Amino acid sequence: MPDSTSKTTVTDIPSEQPRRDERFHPQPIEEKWAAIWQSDPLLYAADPVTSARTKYYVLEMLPYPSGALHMGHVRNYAIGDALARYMWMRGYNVLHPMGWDAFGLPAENAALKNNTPPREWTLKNIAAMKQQMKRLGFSYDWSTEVTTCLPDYYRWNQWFFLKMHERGLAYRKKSKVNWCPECATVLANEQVVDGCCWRHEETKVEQRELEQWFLRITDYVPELLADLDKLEHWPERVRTMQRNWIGRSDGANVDFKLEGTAGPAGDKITVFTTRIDTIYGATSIQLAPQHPLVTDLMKRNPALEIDVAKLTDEQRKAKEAGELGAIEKHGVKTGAFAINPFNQERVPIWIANYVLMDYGTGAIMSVPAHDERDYDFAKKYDLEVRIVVLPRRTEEPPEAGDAEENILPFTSEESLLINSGDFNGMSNREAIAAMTRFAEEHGFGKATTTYRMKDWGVSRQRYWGTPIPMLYCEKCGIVPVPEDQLPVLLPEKIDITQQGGSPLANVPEFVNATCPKCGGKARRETDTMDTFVDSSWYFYRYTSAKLATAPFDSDKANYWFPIDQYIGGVEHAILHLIYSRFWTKVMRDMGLIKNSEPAQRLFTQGMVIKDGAKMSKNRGNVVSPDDMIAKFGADSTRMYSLFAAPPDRDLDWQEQGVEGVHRFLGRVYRFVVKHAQPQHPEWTGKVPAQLSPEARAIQRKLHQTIAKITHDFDGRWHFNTSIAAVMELVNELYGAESAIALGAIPITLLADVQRKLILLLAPFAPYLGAELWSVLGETSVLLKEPWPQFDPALAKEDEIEIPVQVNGKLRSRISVPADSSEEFVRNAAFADEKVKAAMAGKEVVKVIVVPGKLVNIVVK
RNA sequence: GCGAGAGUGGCGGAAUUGGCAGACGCACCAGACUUAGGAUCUGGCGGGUAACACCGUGGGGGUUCGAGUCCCCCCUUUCGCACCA
Repeated sequence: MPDSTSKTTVTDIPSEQPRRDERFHPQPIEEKWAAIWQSDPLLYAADPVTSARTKYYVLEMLPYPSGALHMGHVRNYAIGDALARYMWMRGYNVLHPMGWDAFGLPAENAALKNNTPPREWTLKNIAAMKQQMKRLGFSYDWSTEVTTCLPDYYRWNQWFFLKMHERGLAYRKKSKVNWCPECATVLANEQVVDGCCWRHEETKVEQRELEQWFLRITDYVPELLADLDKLEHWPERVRTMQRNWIGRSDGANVDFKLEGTAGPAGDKITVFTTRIDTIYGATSIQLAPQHPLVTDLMKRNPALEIDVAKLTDEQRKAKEAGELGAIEKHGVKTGAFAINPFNQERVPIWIANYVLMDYGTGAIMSVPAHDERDYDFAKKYDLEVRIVVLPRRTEEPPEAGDAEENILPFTSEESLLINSGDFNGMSNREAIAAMTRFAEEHGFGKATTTYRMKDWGVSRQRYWGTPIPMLYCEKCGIVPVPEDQLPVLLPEKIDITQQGGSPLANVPEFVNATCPKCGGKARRETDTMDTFVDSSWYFYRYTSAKLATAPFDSDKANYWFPIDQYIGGVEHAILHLIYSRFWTKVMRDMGLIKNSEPAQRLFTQGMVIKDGAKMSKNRGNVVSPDDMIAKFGADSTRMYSLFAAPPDRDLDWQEQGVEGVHRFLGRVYRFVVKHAQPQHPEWTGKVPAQLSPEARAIQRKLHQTIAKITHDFDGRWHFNTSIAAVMELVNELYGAESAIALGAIPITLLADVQRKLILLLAPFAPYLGAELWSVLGETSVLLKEPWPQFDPALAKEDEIEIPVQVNGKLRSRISVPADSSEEFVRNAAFADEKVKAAMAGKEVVKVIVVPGKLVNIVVK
């Protein structure tokens, strides 16, 4: 241990001060136990899959090795660790692993800054953070540690990539991509936030045209969406975010024939609409500026070119600014027409900057009367607004000349079609079904589902990532690296540059290769994989971390999966959690696993904030875990992060709060040190059935506390109230000091309550638990001790206080035996002097007796 | 604009099904122990009153014997989504 973490030690206290109380110094205690625990590498190892115990896989999201843990990590891991320890004590076979999401850009940036190779920098950070985790006492099985930047891990990324390529799930295409000039690389759509890079919130993302590798996540979109409904133990918030991200939209594609001669782009325009029922109100067609037909139209009408360039430019700028939603709508009339297949009407074709090529078909029918955007556009360019749907408030068609702005039903559920030929009189819903059927029958349309989600672009023009195992042969074209040549190793010696393009392209030894098909010259793919590939399946690797012949052993994975409890930040609600669901489904289809979803339960903890704001270096409100450990110890730091707020809410870090927890642990420590008498002949004896009232009170509180905490673990996870309950128990014990001094508490009970108190505390404060367990004369490993059972009979109150209300207002409290009859409680209430006074001279109308809760007397 | 949370003492937060509002902790106040206290122990601590009464869970209505909790309307706030056709 570094000296900096032990500001105070036992030896600081001069021994010639005998009057001084036994003080609580966590540092030496924690360091002692940390050393003991580290000497036993199997302490937290799970049983083999043949175990007779029920499996429980508890997992916290693995960190990026930035160099130091922050409080968010501590909170995340404190929750997982408490759960893991509890499940161990409940007798489960617990898998509780940890690893490192170790590829990524910061390593390259650090390399530029400090002239340290990314690998060295990363491994150094991992070592430092692992040390912090050990100091915090987290119960990880380090024998299953996974580090994604090491070849024994990333070779399986490559293997999966090849398998996906075989299955047609990995493909290469030229496309518009999001480019972060700061990162000098491509970003996935999921990594663009408000038009800016997720890593550089100030940097606008540019659009570039590049050849990229994609994973066909869209093949799995219907299942990814449908299975969200089965994830009932995931937060609704996360499921909603994923639903929005997937963005399912049910509608129809409808073909509008082009008037005149067809060009290379065909003789029709296919539009996607969710409101086919409004098609009789379509008064124009709007094309995205990039629509293939636009080229044909420009040939016919070269004057368009300037306008189209302008529209394209406006759209690109708006997209880069993240303000696509606020774009000033512009369009240009092409002079061409298309035919509405429902009524054979000639409809003018426009090109508009608010129509996007990458959604639907890149062409829409514009219905100004029933779509706000179309309406704005129509007003601007003076296009016809034709009402075809009315709210169903009357069977009558609208009078000609009705003020259109007032009655425009942009969306209306209970509605009536008008001006729509044979479909007049139908409701909205009926019309959508009938008109889609009509279009299908006549061959000009089809029911279609469109998704907002796109395929996952995984190419990155960076060095510190998994090399994509592909070759480009002059003769054979794209050739996958044969499986037996994996891993494609990342070269160690490399100049990192911030220039555009892949750094690997500058390493001839890497780039130049032989084609495995023809033996001729080939060039290696120099892009690396998005680091989200690494984290998409890492939790499977934990089940067989050292396996050299496969990504994991399917039998082991099938034993451990799905993860019983996954815990992490809500910031991963979309990226990581959707990619890893996709990966799981692909692996299932490959026959590697049986589960379709990675995690049974997901818990997203709240953020740790300080002074009402997120901790950040800029704000200067960062609290370092190391400082907290040095001041108050790991137990107090961890326990405070569980005590200060329910785990799903944001937590405002207050150092005085940590001090309070530290004070509490000191109280526990002093009590046990004072009252432990393991050498006493009756120490391990049975608690007598008959107890004095004082002893009975302690016993009752103990069993109530066990019940409360067990209940919290099995249910709501409100550890703040669990810890409060332990505090109450300890307060009760301090309150009994004089009774103990008088010998009114049997030594057997005193032993029992202390043992169970330590067991209850163990998931939250493992160091103090271990220390006091040995103070009590126990030699077993606390973690493997059974969780205390509560006896409802012992937890029951003998006498209870019942509030008595008169007309709903509290007037008195009566004390009655806990099992009193309703009659008895009622009579006791009426006999109470204060109640009598409140009722004086009034007539009793009604008496409500809630057994064990309260009495309410209604008088008049 | 749409969707999901949240709003309770000076502060963090309790109140699992409608049943004593404020558990537990922090801060503060007082006392004890002490050469000393920033240690420890004990007590107090929503407003109000001499004490009662009374008033108090963002605001306004409602249901109920009884509402922080259920229903309706509104305000504030956090987060997510947002020309997605």
